[in-house]
Amino acid sequence: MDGTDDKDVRLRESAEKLALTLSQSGMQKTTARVMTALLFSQQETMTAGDLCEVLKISSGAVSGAVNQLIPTGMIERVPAPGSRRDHYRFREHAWATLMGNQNTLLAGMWDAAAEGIKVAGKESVAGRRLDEMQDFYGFMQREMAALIDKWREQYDSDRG
Amino acid sequence: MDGTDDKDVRLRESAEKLALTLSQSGMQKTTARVMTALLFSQQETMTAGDLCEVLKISSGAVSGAVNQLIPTGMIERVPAPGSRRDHYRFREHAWATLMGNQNTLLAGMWDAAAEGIKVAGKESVAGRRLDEMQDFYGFMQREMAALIDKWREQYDSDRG
DNA sequence: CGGAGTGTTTATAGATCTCTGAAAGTAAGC
DNA sequence: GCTTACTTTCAGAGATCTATAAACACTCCG
Repeated sequence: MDGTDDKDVRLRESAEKLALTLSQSGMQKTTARVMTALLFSQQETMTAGDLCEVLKISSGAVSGAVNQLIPTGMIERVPAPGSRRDHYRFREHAWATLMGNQNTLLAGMWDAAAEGIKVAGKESVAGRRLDEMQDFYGFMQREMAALIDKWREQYDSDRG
Repeated sequence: MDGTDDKDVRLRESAEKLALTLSQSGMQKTTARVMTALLFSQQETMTAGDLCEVLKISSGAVSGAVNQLIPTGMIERVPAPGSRRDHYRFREHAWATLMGNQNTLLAGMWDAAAEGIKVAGKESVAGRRLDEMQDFYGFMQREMAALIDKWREQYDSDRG
């Protein structure tokens, strides 16, 4: 059965496709490629060397990408007894974490609006626009946090 | 009262600050600057010429940015009787529109997961990761749409 | 019609960002 | 404690993106 090789190739293609999408939405290209490589991998973990080989990039690039991904909570370094190499793995619930990080952005938007209102006042041309903006981002911040909690609960109760 | 000039300067600073944040989250720098200039402006609308002057950029750059912003629904071209120039304005409810556009991205994520599962099957190392991903983005897509509707209703009923 | 005032397009220049390759740093095992 | 295996850092090369400026196109008005 050579279906295995074929599957791996197709998984890699899917991974690259998603990486492209992500890089178009602001994520760095190599960072996105590393992330999707781990996501679509049939291995539980991958070493830096694996990533170099699969993605055809230098160890320096892998190091940079990994150190960008870890603080976001998307991947984690996993201890590998008996190996001197670092192993990396896509984190469970990473998506919820990622979405949760967006709250920082939402808060930033709220702050920006607040700052503008402080200068212009609510009863001005800019003030009215900023007031709607502040209202929206306040709302979103609250509701998004609730939404993520809801999913976590739901997912945990469905599958343990 | 020279407070007016001072306020304008401070509003411009806030605008630039937000533009920087947005450009760090993937938006093109000039596009972001044009958007925030319109958002923080004390004028109801601005012409391309106004934007050139305020942002110190060429008319070509303004043209490009504007044509990137309009399809997203963040700004609109507004007819200006008695003037040959195009006037632009930040759109009402633009934020909700922007957030709504994110649904395309969410759908793309769901699709990517589905594609991977089709290749790998759910009962595989990659499949289990992708299954959680699919679940998450399916959930988010549904709930986000509902959330935006909820805000629209709430905002409209509060202020007409 | 024709011209003036604007908006758009495009080739080029310039800036920015990111990868690479190599040297330096770190830690495990003998 | 030294050697070896690996990772990180960093200067420089290369690629990518983006703004500019000038040519072109459109539109309104006389």
